[in-house]
Amino acid sequence: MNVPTAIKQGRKWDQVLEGARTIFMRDGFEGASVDDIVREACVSKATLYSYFPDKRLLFLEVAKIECEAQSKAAITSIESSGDIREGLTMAAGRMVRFFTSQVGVQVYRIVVAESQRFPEVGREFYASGPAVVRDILRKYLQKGIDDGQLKIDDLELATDQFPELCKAGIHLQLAIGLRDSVSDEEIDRVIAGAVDMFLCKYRV
Amino acid sequence: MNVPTAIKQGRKWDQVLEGARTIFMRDGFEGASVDDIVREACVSKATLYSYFPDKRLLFLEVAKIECEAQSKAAITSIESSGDIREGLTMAAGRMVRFFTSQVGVQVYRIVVAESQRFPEVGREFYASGPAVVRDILRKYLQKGIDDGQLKIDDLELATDQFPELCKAGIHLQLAIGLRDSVSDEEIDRVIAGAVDMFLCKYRV
DNA sequence: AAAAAACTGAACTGAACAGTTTATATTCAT
DNA sequence: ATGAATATAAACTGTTCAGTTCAGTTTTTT
Repeated sequence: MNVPTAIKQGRKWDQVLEGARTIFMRDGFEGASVDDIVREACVSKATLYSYFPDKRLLFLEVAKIECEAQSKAAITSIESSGDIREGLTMAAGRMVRFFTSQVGVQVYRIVVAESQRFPEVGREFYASGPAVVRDILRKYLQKGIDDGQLKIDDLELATDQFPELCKAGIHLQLAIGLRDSVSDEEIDRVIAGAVDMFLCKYRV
Repeated sequence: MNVPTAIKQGRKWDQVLEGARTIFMRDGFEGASVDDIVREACVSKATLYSYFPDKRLLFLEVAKIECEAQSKAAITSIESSGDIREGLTMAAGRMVRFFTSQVGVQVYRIVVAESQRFPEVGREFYASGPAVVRDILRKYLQKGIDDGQLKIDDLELATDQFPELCKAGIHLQLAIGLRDSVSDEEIDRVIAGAVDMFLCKYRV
């Protein structure tokens, strides 16, 4: 029995996903052709289609992996923090770094583009990404309330406000290709601004 | 000479745009076929192509018209307000009502989807929509500073923060099709939350 | 070494769709 | 009424691309 990969879906599973990731991130969903993907993955088209029933589900798998990796990272980062300001700053850092990254922008674009025609794309993305982060954040804020450090009347709203503040202008500009990168200084400025405003409102 | 439509680009110009609007809003950019558009517009394909060199520019025209209409409305609404709280609340109402509308969501989706392959789509959208609103808002905030009602150290950041706060959770969910509408109560709650938080931070 | 499973490459199918062309018809200003 | 501009239907072109098929090869398992 082979322990390392319990579900060994075949030798080239990872290779396919890696190639798909590269091409999807470079060209978007519609822009990526399956032929490009198999070429990049050094795999035959038949092999790809033996693993994934169609292009959309292949993309969904790629997006899910990215989101889950990101969410895991967010959990560990926020839990190892001292006071609220530091915790929020770290959480903000994680979020901003993700959605300003190549991969983050691209996943967002594709999900927005495709979720009308394929609603499950939107649902799966939300569940494995934003929803996870949202949960962590809400629990963290709840803890702050219990500790008496925060005073929040509408926790759900507050939980939605913080990530939004972290986007401040830059997210839209990246999403629509007005820029393709953001300087570290600008990121820090946005994060500091988000934390400041949030704590101004909700700190006891 | 015919005064009403100085540039009468042909009798069916408006008809084409109206049909295009309907189909683009229903199916997105890639999803909309030119054949569907001409059918909806009750116009021949040749006529459409005599007005617009290609599908992309047709869409761009539709999006521009939507954005400009929206921006005009935003200007008039904010300028006829009393104190800052009322002004911000009205501005927020305009913004939220637009990006929670069918058309608003759809334009956003298409622009996000297409701006990678066609950067001018992103640029034109931004210039005729978000940038206009942003300008109005910045000037309005500047006025508040001059009046001594507001104290803002980083005006650019503050100008970006406010619209972002108005999105609080709902914008993403609409964009990725997790919901397709938002109740008036929820909109009011988000707006009130945005104005509260903003003023908490920046009111003198 | 034999059997089974995974993989390959290349050709093929079928459908969608942007944009063109053509020959004809309608509208409108003068 | 006539000529120029505008519009039409329908067929056509050319391309792109997802997904299939298959005969043959390589790798893994037993």
